[in-house]
Amino acid sequence: AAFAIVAECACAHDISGAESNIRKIDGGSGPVRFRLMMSDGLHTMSSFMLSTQLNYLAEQNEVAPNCVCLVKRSVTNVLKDGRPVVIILDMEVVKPADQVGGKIGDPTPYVEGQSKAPQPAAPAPSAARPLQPQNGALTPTSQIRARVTNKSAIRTWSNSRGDGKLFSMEIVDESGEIRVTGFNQEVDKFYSLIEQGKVYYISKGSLKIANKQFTSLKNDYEMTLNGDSSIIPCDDSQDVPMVQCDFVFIADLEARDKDAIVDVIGVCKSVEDVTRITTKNSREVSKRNIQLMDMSGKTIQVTMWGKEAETFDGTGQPILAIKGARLSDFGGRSLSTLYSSTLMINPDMPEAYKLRGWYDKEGHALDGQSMTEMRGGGGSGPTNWKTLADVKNEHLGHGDKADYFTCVGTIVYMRKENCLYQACSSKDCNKKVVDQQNGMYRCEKCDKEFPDFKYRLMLSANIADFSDNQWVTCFQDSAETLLGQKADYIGQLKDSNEAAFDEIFQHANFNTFVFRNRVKLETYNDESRIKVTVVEAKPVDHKEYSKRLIMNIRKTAAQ
DNA sequence: CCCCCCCC
Repeated sequence: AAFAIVAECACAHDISGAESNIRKIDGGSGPVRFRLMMSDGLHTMSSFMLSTQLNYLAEQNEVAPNCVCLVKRSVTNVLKDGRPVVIILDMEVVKPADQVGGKIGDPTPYVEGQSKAPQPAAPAPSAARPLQPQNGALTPTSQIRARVTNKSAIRTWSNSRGDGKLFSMEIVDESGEIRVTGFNQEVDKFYSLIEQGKVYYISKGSLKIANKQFTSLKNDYEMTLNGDSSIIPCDDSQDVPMVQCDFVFIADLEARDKDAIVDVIGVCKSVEDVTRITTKNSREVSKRNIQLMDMSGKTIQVTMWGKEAETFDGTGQPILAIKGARLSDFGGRSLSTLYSSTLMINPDMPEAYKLRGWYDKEGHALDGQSMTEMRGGGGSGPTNWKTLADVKNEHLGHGDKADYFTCVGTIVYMRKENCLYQACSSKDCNKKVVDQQNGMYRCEKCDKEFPDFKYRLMLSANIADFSDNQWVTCFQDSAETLLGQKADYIGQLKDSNEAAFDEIFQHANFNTFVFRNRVKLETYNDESRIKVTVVEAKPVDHKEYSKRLIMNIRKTAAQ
């Protein structure tokens, strides 16, 4: 039943000792579990277990012998042999052990039906319901009262071991979640009864070890329905939780294994149109890609299939939570939904509200760095933000092909010498021309002489950030951005007004820009040096820049 | 006892 017990952990001392009242139980492949002996001053009972999320209480010695605890939420299971086990879901230590002068009273082991006096503790009226039916007697059967959060279609199989049909569902109560599968007769018996979202009493299933390869559910076991199983609808069900998700930050998917089954939540930043594709087995299926973004500032491509792809509506950039998506290494990292995935649009959960608030306030202004790198066309890929120290420490540009990075840098010096050259005046040719000293200028590329030329910029600049500095080369457009003037005009001044020409450089120095750069190791006469060419220079968007810094701080703080 | 889950 539901408990509100003010109990002390009686006698004994160490956590590992066999005789102690707090006993560590090896969970095998699962987590460690702690068993407690509790006393209410009259009786002791040793059938209490801490639910694993409360393990820290024992591990950090907050729960120690003789401390006084308030058990706020619990569920009771009855083992096959009839012994009850009380799983403590929420508990508060109201008086630490060192403030209690030893054991309280002279409690004796509790035997059912032999209560020696009224219990001093009052039952909590609002506490969680037990796993037994309301007002039902304690019977020696295990019964789960749980909500069905996902129900599969009926599927048939045929292999060397036989054939048949099956369905599976995911159920959740406040102690956890488990997958339940029904085969053949159980499909006929239960399938139509089960409605996703509803609560049922389920009893007498068989348990087997879950294969984690196929599920993201937090349970080491799975249940199979058998001939003895019963499933009965439960009407009073508000207190049973809806779904359990263990969301992974999109940024953290980088570190997860390929094919991992994960729960994610994000803003549906953009949606592609639905397409029809033909699979290897020449089946036709609908497919739709979306980009999902979360507060890590990263986006990832999610592919959904079939009906879900056809009906998905991304208008208004909804929050999408997916329980049990499969991580793929396509494009680096991407996600795909499975038949077993649960898709929730604008779900009623705190993470969703937090994301909505964040996105509407600041996230919407971010492009987001994608975990899914699209090869070939379609943009220049994600922004590869680096500090200038990163560029050196990470040996950017040392590979076979050039690397690209983006930095925020401040100009600390620009070489006036040779920043302009005389270029071929024909359209789309920027080749340097040779002054024939007769009023004509020769272009080798066009193999022609022209009576005029145009000035082009090739500017060497030294840029710095907090970490380091770096010589970079800017051509026409980026050099004009840095200098704040057109090449033609700068060229004119150079010939006519040296003071004004100098003034441009003075004025442009110490300005800060966002630089997108190409970096490559180049070798001249056996001497290698890193050459950084500015592909694009643009003014700092301070709002966007600040948001990125805040996000980096957040990320660093979370590590 | 299934565990298929697609395509670039």
